[in-house]
Amino acid sequence: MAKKPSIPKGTRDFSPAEVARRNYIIQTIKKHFETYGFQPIETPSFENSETLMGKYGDEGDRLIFKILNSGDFISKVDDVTYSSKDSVSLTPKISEKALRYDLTVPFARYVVMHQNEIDFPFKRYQIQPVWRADRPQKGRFREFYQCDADVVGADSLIQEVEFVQLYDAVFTDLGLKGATIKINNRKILSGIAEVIGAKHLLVDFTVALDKLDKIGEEKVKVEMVEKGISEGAISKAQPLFEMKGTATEQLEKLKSILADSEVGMLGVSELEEIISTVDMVGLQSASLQLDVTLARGLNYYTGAIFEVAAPEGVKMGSIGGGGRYDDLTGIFGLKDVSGVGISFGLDRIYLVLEELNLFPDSLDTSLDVLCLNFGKKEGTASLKLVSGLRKQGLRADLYPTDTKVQKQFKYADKRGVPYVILLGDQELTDGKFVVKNMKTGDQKDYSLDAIQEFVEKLKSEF
RNA sequence: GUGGUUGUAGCUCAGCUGGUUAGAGCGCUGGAUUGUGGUUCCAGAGGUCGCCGGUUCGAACCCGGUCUUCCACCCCA
Repeated sequence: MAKKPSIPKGTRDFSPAEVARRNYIIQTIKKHFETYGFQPIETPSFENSETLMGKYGDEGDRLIFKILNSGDFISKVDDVTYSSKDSVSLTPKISEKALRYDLTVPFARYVVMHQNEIDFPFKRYQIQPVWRADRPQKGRFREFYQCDADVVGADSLIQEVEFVQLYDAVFTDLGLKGATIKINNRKILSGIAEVIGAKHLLVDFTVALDKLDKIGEEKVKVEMVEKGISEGAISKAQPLFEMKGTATEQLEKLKSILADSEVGMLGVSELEEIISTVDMVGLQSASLQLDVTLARGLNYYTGAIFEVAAPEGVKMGSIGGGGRYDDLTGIFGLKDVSGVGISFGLDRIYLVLEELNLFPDSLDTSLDVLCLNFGKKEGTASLKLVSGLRKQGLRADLYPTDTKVQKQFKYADKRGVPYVILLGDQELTDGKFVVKNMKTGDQKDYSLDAIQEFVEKLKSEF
């Protein structure tokens, strides 16, 4: 007997009910992507390793799933490399392809490869799985979906504003009230690093600062010192630890800190414009919040940075993120193409909606009508009736065998079918069929010659 | 990648300091109910206790390894 089958760590199977819920989220996101003028593209699930490697930092490289070469790949490795047992030098010799780690880098590759066919500004969206060789936790998988929307070839800040609106539109539509869209600007972080004289340690500085909410001021400072940032520099950055109040107040504070930094002041004015414009257009259910500690690990961001936190009380990592990257395509040889984009974390949004019980009940219904089967003659008549209902766009099915009516009813009940049709010998001779409402238990006759009457009634109840 | 945690029936979990045929609830199957589900009653099926190895007269329980789950780091959606 074969061993019990299993699936790899961090992967999942999805049942019909789960797929229905996932599709509901995807459809909602897709709908809003399209109303904002984005067009879909798809890219391969695996890319050449060199396309991905080095784009996400050392940590990212470690988390990229590598694909072994085909054929007798070991024999092609030279003896020196082989016997060195060094993974870093051996890996490129035995693996030339890797699974996609996110959708942004493949998109940048796409833009460069298709630059002559693309009409800029190019607004694309992409909903596909990505893979990370991470250690799984709750809301953290090795295979998960990202839903990305990006614009390239337009450096207007209106894009940033639109992305904030887009986040708001999607979360409002999903019934997820109180999502917080946190915003910051990489230029502000650069400016701060410049002002405190720790420019070369920008990444370490921001990574440490990012943890302020989680580990507190003292520990952040300890980490900064460990990374080689001087005490003097840290004390100059002190106002950052005391950023409170409204966005306007925080911006004023930043202006005084960053007065001597050109890049920093640019960041402040960009943020100011985005925030005031969002203020004017207004948001439905989400809130926009300036958060100077927001860093985001990905190194390619150069301007605005976004991150979306689930409503208060839900313990979940960020459910979306994004930002502006002025030179992502530069690494593939296409200069001066500015891009901005955001991403929705489908799997985490799912968990949040589930926790808050926000999935519509209608998703549980996968069949509108089930016709019971009473035998050969009745079955044939039923099939005709069911076909008629299907042509009207109803999800209708005929129970395939004429087993006990009780059993057929139980099946209907478990499938959550709202209406059951009975078309037996008696009904057939009378030229009618009986419809039972499974919720109320009421039964009603309809003429077989006028199924339209039944269809109308059903549709009016949806 | 580091440290910890978890795994017993389809599901949620009991199972004493190691002791004989491993339990419950829910679910499932059949019947009460030969054209009426969701309630009720009765009966029944279902487990090499994650896997491999070790200690022991004896292991679900102890030890080692491995896989999985979840958690804290790292990082991130």
